Amino acid sequence: MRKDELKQAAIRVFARRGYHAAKVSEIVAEAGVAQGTFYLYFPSKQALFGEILDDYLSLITGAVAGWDLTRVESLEQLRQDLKQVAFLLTQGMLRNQELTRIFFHEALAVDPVFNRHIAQFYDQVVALIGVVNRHCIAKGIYRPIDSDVLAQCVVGLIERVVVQYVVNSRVTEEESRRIVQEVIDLVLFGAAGTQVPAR
Amino acid sequence: MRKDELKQAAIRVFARRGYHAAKVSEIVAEAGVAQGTFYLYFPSKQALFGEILDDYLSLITGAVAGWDLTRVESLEQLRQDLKQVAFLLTQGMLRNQELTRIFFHEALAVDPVFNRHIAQFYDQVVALIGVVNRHCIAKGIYRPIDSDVLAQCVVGLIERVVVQYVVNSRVTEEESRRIVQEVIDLVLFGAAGTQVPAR
Amino acid sequence: MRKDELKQAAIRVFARRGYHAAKVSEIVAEAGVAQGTFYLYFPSKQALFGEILDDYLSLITGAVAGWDLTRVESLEQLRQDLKQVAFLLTQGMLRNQELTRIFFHEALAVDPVFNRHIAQFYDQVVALIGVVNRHCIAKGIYRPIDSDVLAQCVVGLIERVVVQYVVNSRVTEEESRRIVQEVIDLVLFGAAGTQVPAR
Amino acid sequence: MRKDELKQAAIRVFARRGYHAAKVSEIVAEAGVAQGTFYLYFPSKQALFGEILDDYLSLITGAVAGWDLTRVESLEQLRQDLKQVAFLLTQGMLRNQELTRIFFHEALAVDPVFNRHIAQFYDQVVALIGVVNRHCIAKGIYRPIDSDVLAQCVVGLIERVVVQYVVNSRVTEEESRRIVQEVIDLVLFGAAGTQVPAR
DNA sequence: TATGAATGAGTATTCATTCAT
DNA sequence: AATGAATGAATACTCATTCAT
Repeated sequence: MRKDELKQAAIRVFARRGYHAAKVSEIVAEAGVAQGTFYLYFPSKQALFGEILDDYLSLITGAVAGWDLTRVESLEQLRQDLKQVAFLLTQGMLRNQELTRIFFHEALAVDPVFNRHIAQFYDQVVALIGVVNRHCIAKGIYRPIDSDVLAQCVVGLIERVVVQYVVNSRVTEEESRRIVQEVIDLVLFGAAGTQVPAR
Repeated sequence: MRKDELKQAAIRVFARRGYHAAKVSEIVAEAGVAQGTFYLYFPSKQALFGEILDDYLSLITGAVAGWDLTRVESLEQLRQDLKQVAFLLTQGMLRNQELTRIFFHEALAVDPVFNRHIAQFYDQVVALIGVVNRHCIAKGIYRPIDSDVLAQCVVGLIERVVVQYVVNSRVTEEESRRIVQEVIDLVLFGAAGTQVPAR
Repeated sequence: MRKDELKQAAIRVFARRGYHAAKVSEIVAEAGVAQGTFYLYFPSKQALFGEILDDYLSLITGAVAGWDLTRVESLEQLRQDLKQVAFLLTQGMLRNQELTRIFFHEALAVDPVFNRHIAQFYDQVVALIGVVNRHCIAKGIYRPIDSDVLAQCVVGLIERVVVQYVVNSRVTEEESRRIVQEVIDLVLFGAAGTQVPAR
Repeated sequence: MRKDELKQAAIRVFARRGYHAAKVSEIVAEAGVAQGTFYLYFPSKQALFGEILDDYLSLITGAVAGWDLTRVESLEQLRQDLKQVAFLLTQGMLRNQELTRIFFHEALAVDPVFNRHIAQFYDQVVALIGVVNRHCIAKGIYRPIDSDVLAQCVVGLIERVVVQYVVNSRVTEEESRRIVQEVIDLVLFGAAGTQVPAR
């Protein structure tokens, strides 16, 4: 579909130029259509960005939807499940590196309207992780800990690891598995932890 | 000094509008000088941003400079020292919230030239933390762990906690102490860790 | 006929938006046909306007065609005949208010090519009235008077009365009869005239 | 002043091209300034037109301001005074032919916002003339006549005479005096009037 | 005939930067 | 040093027109 071709072209241009330096003329050239065609499908450059952003947030949400980590009963089970979730998430990002790059580099600097949108997304994610955290604390899997701070930490640590290994380094899916494991064990057992079970 | 007044004015404008929406005319109005005066002190709007960015990176660097966490010999000592470093860092950011906001929201979307600059900064920070990590591993304070992944995680988790509590929520310095402690203990002992010493 | 449907739709759109603000897309939407269909019947938006303009000029011309006011012999006869002509004319305009509105509001601002067209139309009308005037002067019905100036005056006074009462106020045909009588008596006897016969 | 130079340039361009065909680039070229300079003095092309329109309406208003035709006591006095007013008015229009052309050709087709503006102006003029008319009727200078219709007629007849002789033919001031006299006598005594006094 | 997606030339407006004073 | 009027390159968006189906 023309609309999708334009979106894909825009993703490539946004990824290499950044939102503000990306000209509509470059996007249409990349898509191989005329300038006017752009406006058949998007009312403005900003609206196009909004759609791309929504698509990405849906992608991320979709990658972890359906999971219910509050059903886990043991540390070991949690460890396994987290690995699954994290891998799926990482995979989604690895397969959409340009989108991921745009999200982490540009999204906050496009327009305040998107900032609110993104803040809501983060709030949802943090809330979701918070639920898991409180469940684990209740089950005695986690020690008593501020579940909100923990949630923020988890999000932040995923973010940077993603930016570094997905956006910048572009690791293989193979390598990403090992990193995911390291990260999960860090969250669960800490750097000074001694009782880390074998994988 | 006029130059500094302009820089301070620019920080306020960048913080509330974002780099791209900030007009030079608004910056000079904020500073109370004429349009032409701007160019007596800065060759361009982008150069001004570069200076502001450098100032911020220096601020951050300065907050942790002088510290040598590779001299620590025990877990407990590390825990104390980390707290010191982290608090100093957090304090610096809390006292420069606008700068911090600009750094995390705008810096990556201004121009590729700054992206490389920022990447180098992150590399340095990660390298620094990596040194500490390897030291701790050698001393047996940390279990064997990928020191680079750990370093990335630490950076990311600091980032998000800062963005959330410093940029968005604007916590008090008092509250920030508690959060810092939580974060450090998470890194050291994990969420599932059981042998966390009393503070 | 499709062509006529498009023309009627265009008249409505021109009347409410004005020529320049009227989009071809709105005209076809109003007519309920596809964009391309427009160009099956009209080579351009401007050509369509030209046709509409010609239709209107024909309408006006038709309303007074066939009349030969140079056959009148007396003031009273002239007065009667003028009333007839004027009423027919007014009626035509009242029944085509949108066209009348377009003519007086837009026609001169569309394109120089139409300006010449319209100027010719006015010249013809003035010439026609001039003939009547000279006839009446010769017959002694009119006093010696500059027949061209009189012709211009008659046209102008019709114009404004039409714009005011037809385009703006939309009077009834009933009311228009009285106004027509007033106007004719003004032209014939003036405001200061004392020997105005009963109607 | 730069603003005035731009306005004068715009008047010339509007007069020869019409509002819609007039490009800002042509206006600034005519004024001999850069494109951006335009926007130092006018927020938009439309606002510029608005100012020009206002200037013209003020010019017209100013030409007849100060006159109080309700103080006249006799027909002959009225006839003299009308001649004065009309000549002043005509003179103002003759000396601003481009403005006059713009007003009669373009003003109604620029934007609805100006249409309302112009309608108000006409209403005021008609009201003003209506006052005179009622005064003359009361004094017995005029026969009983619909003063509103008369007012509309006077305005319309001035309009067309102006368009024809000022905008199109560009008569001399000398010639205009004679025409003014003819027009006034037409209004006062009509074409069929016999008791027209010598001038 | 009819469609409607595609075209691309055209233009008002913005704003970083310059420079005469 | 300071001013602020002037500059002009840059660009998103519109809409009359075309044409393959």
